[in-house]
Amino acid sequence: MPELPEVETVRRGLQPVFEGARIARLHLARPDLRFPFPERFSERLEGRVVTSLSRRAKYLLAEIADGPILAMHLGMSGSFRIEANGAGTVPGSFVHPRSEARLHDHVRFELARPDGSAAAIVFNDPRRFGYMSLIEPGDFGAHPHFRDLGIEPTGNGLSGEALAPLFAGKAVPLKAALLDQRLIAGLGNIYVCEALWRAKLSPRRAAGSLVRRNGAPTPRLSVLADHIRETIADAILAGGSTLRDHRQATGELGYFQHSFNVYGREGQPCRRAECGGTVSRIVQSGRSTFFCASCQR
DNA sequence: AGAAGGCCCTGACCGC
DNA sequence: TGCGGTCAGGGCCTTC
Repeated sequence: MPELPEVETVRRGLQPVFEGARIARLHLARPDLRFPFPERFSERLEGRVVTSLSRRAKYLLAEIADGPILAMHLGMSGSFRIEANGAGTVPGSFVHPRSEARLHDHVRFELARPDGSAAAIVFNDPRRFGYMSLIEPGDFGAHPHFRDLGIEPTGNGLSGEALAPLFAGKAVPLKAALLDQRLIAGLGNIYVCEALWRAKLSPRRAAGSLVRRNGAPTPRLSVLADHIRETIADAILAGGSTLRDHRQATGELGYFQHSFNVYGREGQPCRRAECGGTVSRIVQSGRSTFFCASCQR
């Protein structure tokens, strides 16, 4: 599921269950996901209280009172589900009843909530591209996963002025530049394709072509920045995209996939009324790019 | 230094 | 129905 809007949607689903809860018990079904779990992972978290659940790029960050930050990445196929006994004990209308472990359940957080109720948060990840790590708060900025991350594509930080120095002189295709987490953090394949379509920009164009020789952003770069922010904001409002049968932590489905203009639409007509072009699929740095060669220049 | 490609892993889907 | 090939939302590591 996991580009920024999906991770943000997961965060919003988990936040009311995680925040304020004590991790009564933490069960690992295996010693590793993509990477081994940190040393004494369960021991360092059990008995501690989660004070907040935030997000940076595609990472979920659980802050632990007097403890480390728990960083969680969903990889390609990671998902969380919330289990609770009894209706009304946990917010969210699609909370699962307690059940037997399912295939590919790897981590189970047993939580004691402030109101005295119990709940569990289960991490399931068939492909095991996800991972979890523990970071001491003072080390966060220097941590390899976070120190090189670029601009968050939410809020006003993403602008033509901010992108110009990052794109200046770069011959890499726009598609690759937008996927580079060191420049903009949180975009993935789907939303890059969608934002480029909205901005009428070709994914093959050199990133540096949107920067003036004096280093100033061209108008088109500013338009692109606007469209990236809007695409991400629209997707978050829609609860992210649900491909195949992925669901939010609360069990609800995202529905931004119904708003795709190019992603997965190879061979179909361009959605821009006046265009008349056809969506094509090419491969860039090993991944599919969907775009309309007629109106994206 | 920066960029391209391989690779980690499972599951779904397609064509034969 | 079964089998092999292909592809998938990410990002680290190696190679060039």
